Amino acid sequence: MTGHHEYQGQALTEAAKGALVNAGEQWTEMRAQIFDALAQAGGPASAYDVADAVSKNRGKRVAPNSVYRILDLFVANNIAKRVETQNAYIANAHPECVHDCIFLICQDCGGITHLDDDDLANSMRARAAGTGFRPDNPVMEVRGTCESCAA
Amino acid sequence: MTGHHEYQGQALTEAAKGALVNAGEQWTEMRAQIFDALAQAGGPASAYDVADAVSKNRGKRVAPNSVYRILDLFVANNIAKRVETQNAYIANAHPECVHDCIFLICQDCGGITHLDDDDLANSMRARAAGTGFRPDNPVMEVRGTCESCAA
DNA sequence: CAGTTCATGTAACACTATATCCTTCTGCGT
DNA sequence: ACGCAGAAGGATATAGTGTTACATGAACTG
Repeated sequence: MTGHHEYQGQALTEAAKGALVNAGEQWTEMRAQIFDALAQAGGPASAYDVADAVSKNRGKRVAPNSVYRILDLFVANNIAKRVETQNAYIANAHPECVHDCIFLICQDCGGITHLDDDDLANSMRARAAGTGFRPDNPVMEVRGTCESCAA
Repeated sequence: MTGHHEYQGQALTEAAKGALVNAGEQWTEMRAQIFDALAQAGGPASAYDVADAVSKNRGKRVAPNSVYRILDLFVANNIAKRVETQNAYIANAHPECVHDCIFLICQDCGGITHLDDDDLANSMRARAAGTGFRPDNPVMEVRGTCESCAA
């Protein structure tokens, strides 16, 4: 399992920074703050949640579009993921591995579990490709109830 | 393949009406107009697209919330589907069969292909259930390029 | 130091969705 | 007929999400 490690806290920030720098992007103060806000949310956060958090932290308002720009950059570089059905973002705990990931979204508590299942993802891609479609970005998100909420 | 037929045109409207009435819901003029607008769009349409179309057809403005109400009802009764990643709706061509459906979304032309693959859907549900999660509504949508646009 | 490029700021706008309260219509029982 | 209850839809406001266009600033490069 070389290369697949789940980071947290400071190590996560470092991993994210490494990934961005490695891709030839800059790790600016603004980007660091946005990533931290996302990581500290500990769950899905909307762009506006992040904007509010960062605005408060630095005492100066950040405009939504700045946040969107940076979140898009994060997603493009795999240090964050977008949860499509929730209009939300989460920090990616293992930026080194590229997966079509699966999100389990609890409709009770709002919590999100992140799975990677390449078999399933590949089946999905194959099924699409079988119809002549060229798959690019499979979105696999399951709404339901998490174990603790189901009790 | 009893019960699985793809309707179109007037037959589709009739099938939708049948399904709603069968579920104890009313088939009102407003609902008919909204369904027709959706069916005639021939592809994914946002609630606001539908609102505009219906507003124009009858010369009186329909408010968004009315459209949302009715589209939600349609989705609940399986005569329309919501494409989560596009904030859009499409008429369901075979309202009798209930599937966790898969959408192939062309990022070029905006067209959507609708697949039903119960094996894949069940794998997805099973994979989620295996972690203790209680799956309710799997969302499976693949962004990419359709055959004609890929050429 | 001018020219270029990239990051961020500012402001306005467009799109998506929901909340609240109200009116109308319809069916139903007496 | 009357009055009631419930469902459908209308009116208005507001919340939440996302984008566009343009300006500024900071850093690198010749």
